Amino acid sequence: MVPKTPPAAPPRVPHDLLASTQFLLKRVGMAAKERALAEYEQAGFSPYHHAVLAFLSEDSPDTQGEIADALGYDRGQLVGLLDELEEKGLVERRRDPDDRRRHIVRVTGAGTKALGRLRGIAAALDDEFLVPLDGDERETLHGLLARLAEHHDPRCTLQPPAASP
Amino acid sequence: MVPKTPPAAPPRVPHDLLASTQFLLKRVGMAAKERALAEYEQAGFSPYHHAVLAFLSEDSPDTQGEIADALGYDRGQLVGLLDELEEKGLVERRRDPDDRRRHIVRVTGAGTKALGRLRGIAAALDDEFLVPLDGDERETLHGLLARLAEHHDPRCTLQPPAASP
DNA sequence: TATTGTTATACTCTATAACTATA
DNA sequence: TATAGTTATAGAGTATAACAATA
Repeated sequence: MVPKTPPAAPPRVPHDLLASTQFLLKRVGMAAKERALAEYEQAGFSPYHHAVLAFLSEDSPDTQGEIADALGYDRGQLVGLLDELEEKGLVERRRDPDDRRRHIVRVTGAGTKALGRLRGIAAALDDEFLVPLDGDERETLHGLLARLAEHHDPRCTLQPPAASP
Repeated sequence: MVPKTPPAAPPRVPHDLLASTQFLLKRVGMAAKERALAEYEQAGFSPYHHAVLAFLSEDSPDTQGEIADALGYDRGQLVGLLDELEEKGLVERRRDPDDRRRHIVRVTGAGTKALGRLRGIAAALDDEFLVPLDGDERETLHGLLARLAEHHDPRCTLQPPAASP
């Protein structure tokens, strides 16, 4: 069989699209997401579990509503995540005595330990994903992304304006 | 009712996560995607339509398989996209006389005109999404993302190594 | 009546796998 | 038999809305 295009010209994304930063953001963000899902899954977790544990380790104890709001998750979705974390003994749910509708969630010792492993996974993912960039470039990228994230989602602000009363 | 946290501390994403570049990439990429979907939809299109038209305007005519491979779309998914574009008279499908299994797809004049509008939407999206960054920063970000995209997906390479026979 | 957590439902997207017509 | 396009099916993921307990 004689192919019509001898070196079989590799299919390319049109540079019209490659010229668009938001197109690249979508593409690269998607690739990062897929890569992360696969890596967390090998450890029996998802990035969502990591997010919940990380949040609780900084602001624990908290109610489910606060966790969902902070991370931008649906409350129904969070229920399942907490079920899984609780089943592994990484978090605890208790009724709030002051408002018995609420559940107080808190990380356990095992949860803190698991968080350490998840941090390792995240660091390894960063390292692998950013391999074409040197140290300075990674910092630059991170800074620019942080500013975009903060602009499009106030919850991603690092230092909330310390309101002094 | 007296709230326990008087200024109602705003829910924040843990900085553990904000310190991870791939986390930011996922978040910002998602935000870009949602924003883009909404904007294209107002014009009666999706970013996928734009991608197909952009590819055809650079490499037309092509077969459906080539389009799908270049853009990374599933072939079944592409059928629907082409149906919609064809219905609007923006592309044409014809059987390839040399291989009657294949469909030759090509942009119409109306398709080229529509592509112009879609380019405008993409440019406006870029401008709006990157508003916290100045010109130099946007260029820097674009360059870094382009290198990541190219590394994780060879189809995103701008200049394919010109194979001289 | 409004809210918290929960459960159930529906809807979207995607991935898989038949199916046809050609080769 | 294998491939291009098409269609149909199933699965994951997400969003919506009903629900019970409490305020």
